[in-house]
Amino acid sequence: MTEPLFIYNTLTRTKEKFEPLHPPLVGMYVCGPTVYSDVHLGNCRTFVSFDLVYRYLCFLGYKVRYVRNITDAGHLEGDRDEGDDKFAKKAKLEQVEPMEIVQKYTLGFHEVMQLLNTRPPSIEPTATGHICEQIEMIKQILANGYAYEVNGTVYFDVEKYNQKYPYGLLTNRQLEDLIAGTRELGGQDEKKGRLDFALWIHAKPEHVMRWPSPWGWGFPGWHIECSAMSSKYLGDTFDIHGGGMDLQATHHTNEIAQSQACHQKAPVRYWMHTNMLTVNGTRMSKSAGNGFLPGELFTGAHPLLDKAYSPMTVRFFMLQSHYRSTLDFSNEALKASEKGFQRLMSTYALLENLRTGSSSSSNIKELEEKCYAAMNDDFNSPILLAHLFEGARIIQAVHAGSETISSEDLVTLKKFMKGFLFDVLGLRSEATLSNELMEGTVGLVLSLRKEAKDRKDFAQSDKIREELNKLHIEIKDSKDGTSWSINQ
RNA sequence: GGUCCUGUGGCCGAGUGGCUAGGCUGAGCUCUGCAAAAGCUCCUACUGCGGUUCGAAUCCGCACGGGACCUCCA
Repeated sequence: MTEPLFIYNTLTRTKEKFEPLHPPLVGMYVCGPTVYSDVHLGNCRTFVSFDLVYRYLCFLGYKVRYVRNITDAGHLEGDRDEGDDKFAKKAKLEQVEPMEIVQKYTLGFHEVMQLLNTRPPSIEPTATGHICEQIEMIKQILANGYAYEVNGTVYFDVEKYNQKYPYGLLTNRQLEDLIAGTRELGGQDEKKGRLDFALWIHAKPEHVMRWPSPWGWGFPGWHIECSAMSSKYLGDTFDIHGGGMDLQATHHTNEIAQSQACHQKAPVRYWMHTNMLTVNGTRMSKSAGNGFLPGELFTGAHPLLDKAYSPMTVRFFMLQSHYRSTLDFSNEALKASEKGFQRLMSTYALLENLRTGSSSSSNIKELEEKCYAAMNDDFNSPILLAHLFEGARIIQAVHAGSETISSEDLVTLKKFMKGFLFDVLGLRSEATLSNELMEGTVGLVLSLRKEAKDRKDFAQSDKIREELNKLHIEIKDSKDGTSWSINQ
């Protein structure tokens, strides 16, 4: 840990020096997916961003407990505490049990996360697995006087809460402004205040996913799970809470209110929010129907896609923008990422067989420091990548003989290139077919080609190269001989 | 309407007031039997108008454009 790490905190709207409550331990909670449908690329961006955060904290030596939940109950269609349960609706549509929906999309989510090479969280708790904890928490909030029950449904009393704590803290908004933005309560409403939200919801007879509670059969509201599970695994106050920006105004605002009302402490020290992935400048979202499924991207099966893009290309594409900026999705941008990523990987492969000299023509130590500085500045991965490309330039130059590197610097270069590319950015080479059999076979073919070249039979040597190219095996002739790589 | 964010070269995308971000694309050159790869060079931008300043893409104001949230969404 050379320099201090700075994190942009949504609470204060500034970059703050990161100081964990109990170093070297760090507690981090990230809002995970609601598993009632496939994750789309926008969802993935958030999880890749927090994977970067998790990886870098670990890289710095922190012992991180990373909790990311799976929402598998209690999420209604609207946030007015009425309407259909998302899982029940989907289950009806697919004619299966709600828990089959949960299982199906949880597995799909994990598969995508693996392809994108995100590290699994330390704990991945589900809402249905923590009903007791949620009920206990609601009881405490009731006991503290910040909630009330109506016909088996328990509501959070926002106005009462606001008398003691600032409710609109996270979005810097006043309660009056918030109320002005909501509709009038009708005669059939059970809630007292327009902003009140449900902690526990009375289950109608046809509702399958239901649990007994002090207020009768029902199910938890959407927001309470995160409060209950984060405090259970990370404590009443913990270091980092993350999620997409779209959760900031409602979900996270309510989370803070619930936790504060229950424990009488601010739950989170650093709030982090990732920005949206956009398509043609508009947010990618499920309801807008402009979402890309990761699978469509990896196979190219989508009308807006020119071709398939590999998972690492997609990850690299995401890392090329800062997590707090919007990132616009386009074929051109993805193609650029594909090329850049492949160049970085093929250049990295040269690192193993680099000749060393008595001195270095570039300042390797300084470059390493710049990499740390980039990440310490609120996880600025695009800047880090710019520095890694500088590293790639040096590797190529040394390889070509126009620059030199000392053996000591080569060790440093290897160490941080590997560390940042693979451990921090979580990239991995996708040319995995180079096993022993391939080495031998391609080697044999190339030796035949060399014989043809030696007798100036270029028709033959070009034909071999052409055929290998068709198999995506790329040939590079140089003074030292011929090398090959798999070009996907 | 309310609360905010944002406007950078062909495309994507960083930028802490002064010194070329970076990637991709395009053009030229070097290397080379030809390719490919790599290297070098070039195309050097900051929505507009004011203001602060010795100096602004960077700070302030106004205008215009784009977006997000205030209804479910990472």
